Amino acid sequence: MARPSLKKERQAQILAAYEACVAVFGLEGATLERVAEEAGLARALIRHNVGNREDLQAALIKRFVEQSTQALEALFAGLPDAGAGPIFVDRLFGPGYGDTTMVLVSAALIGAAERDPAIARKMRKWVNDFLSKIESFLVNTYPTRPEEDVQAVAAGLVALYFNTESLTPLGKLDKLNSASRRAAMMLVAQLEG
Amino acid sequence: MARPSLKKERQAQILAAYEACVAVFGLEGATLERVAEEAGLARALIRHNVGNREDLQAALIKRFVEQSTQALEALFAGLPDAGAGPIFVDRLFGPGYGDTTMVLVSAALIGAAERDPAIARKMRKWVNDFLSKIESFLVNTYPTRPEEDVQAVAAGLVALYFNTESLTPLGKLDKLNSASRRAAMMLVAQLEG
DNA sequence: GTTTAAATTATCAAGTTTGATAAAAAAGAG
DNA sequence: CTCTTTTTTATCAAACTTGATAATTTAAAC
Repeated sequence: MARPSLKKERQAQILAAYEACVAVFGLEGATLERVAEEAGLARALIRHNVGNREDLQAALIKRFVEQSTQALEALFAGLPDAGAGPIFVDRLFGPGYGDTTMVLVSAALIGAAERDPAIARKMRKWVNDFLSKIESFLVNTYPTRPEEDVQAVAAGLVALYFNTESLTPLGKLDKLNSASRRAAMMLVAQLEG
Repeated sequence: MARPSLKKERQAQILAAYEACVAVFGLEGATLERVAEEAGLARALIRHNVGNREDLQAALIKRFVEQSTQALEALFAGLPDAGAGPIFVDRLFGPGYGDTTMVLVSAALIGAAERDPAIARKMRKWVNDFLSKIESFLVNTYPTRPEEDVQAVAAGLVALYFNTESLTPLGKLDKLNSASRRAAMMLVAQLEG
């Protein structure tokens, strides 16, 4: 009947720009002006397509949780039945996984948790889900190992991965990164033996 | 000759308030207004005693590096010659070490590194120093172990500690925290055996 | 070409943040 | 009490940020 709506595309475009701004300037520093410039749109279009600042933030969190959940699922796909541990570690620290923008966004959101209980709740759930998935993967892969050890290794993998990613903005930490990968392997080897 | 100066005390007071604001609102969200309110001073006094926003930021970084370096040194003090590894882990994950405010500040500064090369350089140095100190401690404690393993364990301890601290704003992650501590112990145990 | 719904642009007012300067008040020395 | 130095307060202008509304343009359907 009328002009076709670009709302869906615009929303994706705006959220991607918002994500990039949050990654660089933090949640407080990501002003609507900057988002508009990053997206190459007029600021009024942000309001038109997504809403005000609050709406933007809610959409970002939703998008972040969905995307990172999906990325983690993909990491488990097609793993062999036996000896999957080291392969998983390779994938986790490999070049394909780990979107720097996403990691910076997660850091910004975790920081925001300090002043926003709703964000704290959502991010805590996100961390726990991430941990649970790795934990049950390890339980399935190494069923004979004591649960305490499996939990410790899972926590170690999460910590090593999170830490590696969250320090990427500093750059030039190759030594730390390769050592982190080796530490992850050492932990998994504990379950193998 | 004249009225005694309160500059030193005021500077400490202002920097502490700035630190608290950066921890809660991030580097961009820590406005002079908020800092002034947190410090219980008029905004003009910030300018009078420390300077503008840029000066405040520089002073914060200096203070952060000094304090965290000092705190880490204290962690090594009075360790026994033999079997110091597990004791060190206990201290690292113990209640005494780890100032939540400081960890939030470090997260904010790492995020800021993305847009400020000078901050990136300082924080990279800080991470490398932190890692080096733990590494040489482990080398001294376990001199017969291959350096590759020692480096991996050092990276693992750093990652587990950083991760534990940086997730504290989310709260209620006791399970992850105790598992992280166990993972750190597992890594150190690798060097013991 | 007219109609219709949506996209886009233009513009406004209110509030916030910052940097800066001038004036006033306070505390010690002589 | 007076002088000197510092703290503290008061106030200003410029820039930025946000939320909102009205006007204009665009693209498809008929």
